[in-house]
Amino acid sequence: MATHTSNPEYHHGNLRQALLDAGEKLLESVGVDGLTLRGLARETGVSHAAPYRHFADKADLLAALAARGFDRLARALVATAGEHAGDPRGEYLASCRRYIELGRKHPAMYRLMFGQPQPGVGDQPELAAAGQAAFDALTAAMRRGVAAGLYRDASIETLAMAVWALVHGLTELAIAGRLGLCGEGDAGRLSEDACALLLRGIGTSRPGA
Amino acid sequence: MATHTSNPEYHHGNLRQALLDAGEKLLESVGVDGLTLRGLARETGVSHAAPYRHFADKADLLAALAARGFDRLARALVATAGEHAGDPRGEYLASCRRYIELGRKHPAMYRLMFGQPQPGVGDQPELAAAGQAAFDALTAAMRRGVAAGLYRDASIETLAMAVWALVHGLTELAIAGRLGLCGEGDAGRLSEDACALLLRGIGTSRPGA
DNA sequence: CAAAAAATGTTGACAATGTCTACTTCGGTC
DNA sequence: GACCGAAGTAGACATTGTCAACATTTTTTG
Repeated sequence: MATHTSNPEYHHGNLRQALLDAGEKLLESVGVDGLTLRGLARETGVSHAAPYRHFADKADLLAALAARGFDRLARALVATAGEHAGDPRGEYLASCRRYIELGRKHPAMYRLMFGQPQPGVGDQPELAAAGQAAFDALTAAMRRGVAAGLYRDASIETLAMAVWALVHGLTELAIAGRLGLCGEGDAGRLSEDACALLLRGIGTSRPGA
Repeated sequence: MATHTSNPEYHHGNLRQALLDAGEKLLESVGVDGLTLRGLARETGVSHAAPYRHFADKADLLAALAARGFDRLARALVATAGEHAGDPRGEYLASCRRYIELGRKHPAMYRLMFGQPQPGVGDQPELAAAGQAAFDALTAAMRRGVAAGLYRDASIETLAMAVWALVHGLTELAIAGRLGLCGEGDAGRLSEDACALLLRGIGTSRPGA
């Protein structure tokens, strides 16, 4: 009833974005398990059912968050490529570093991104597109490397997947805290070395490293 | 009260194991999110609070499940090593294949294993031990390979982590359904090729492949 | 061998959460 | 100025993790 009459803030204006913003924040502070729809609503100052006007259910909101994550990842890769134009080897190493850093800085988000159930048919077009964009940035980089003679002339898909898998694995292991299992492990250095080893495997044999 | 007097099945006998067994089954059928303590109790035919006599809380039970997973993984690696004694290259390829297969066959379990919060000080000694055993199996394999001249003489930790990261990444991507992003992708073949590429990177350059 | 104690299971409660339905209020259109 | 859909609210419900109190079984021990 007259809980509040003519409240100028009855309608939030842009609740959807606000929820996603708060979601990212909560993600990092309390993890995926601590991320609750009601908590999100509280954080945003709306009632507990308000999110349902913008998201079908919790999974839908999580998918939207994951899409944001992929978007950031794709942007970071494209930016890195721009910073190393004409230097595919430098681009490779910088991209690997940046990818892993991004994952380690936002572990909950990173896990969320790859924990999403594969978007079905018409489900989550945003998420599918963002994920595809990130993958496209990677394949484009590989294509440039092949053109420049840095990588051996293998299937682009194979090259891209090998790189992605290694970097993804390093990121996940780092997040899981398993990169330091080996006595004294500087996780950063281990990652660099592993990436260099793979480069040796996928590269043309010329530049003896 | 006299709900039941002198019930021969009042005490289950080995509820802990039964809960873990049911847990593994439920994991595969309904996923981690669908795995509920109460559901587990129902499945096992005990009351909803019975599990608390054997596990401190849900996280504790999940950790015990994860420990089982690592145990299986370690066993599989050791077995594979035994089947390829004296053939480090064959062992490498077979181990990679087996690792990935195991993860793909039990995706929820695999995710659970690496989703565990890093065991703190005295927490979850079982889990820590099982995880360490799996990693030890891997480093032992790498050590054999170095001794046999298959791998270049680099730090064992670096070699092991590179391999583990690649295989882990391939497994995770396969589980996430992202190994098929490339038009027509036989995920199995992609994995094999990626492992071969890394082998080329970590190997001594002699056997031109 | 009986009695005390420890282990194991049960019932009942509580707060929190995801989600649904019905109601209210706001912003804009005939 | 009345109307309509979008956006937000309140209230309810089933499910879940977890705790406390009680019951029963097994084990230890005097």
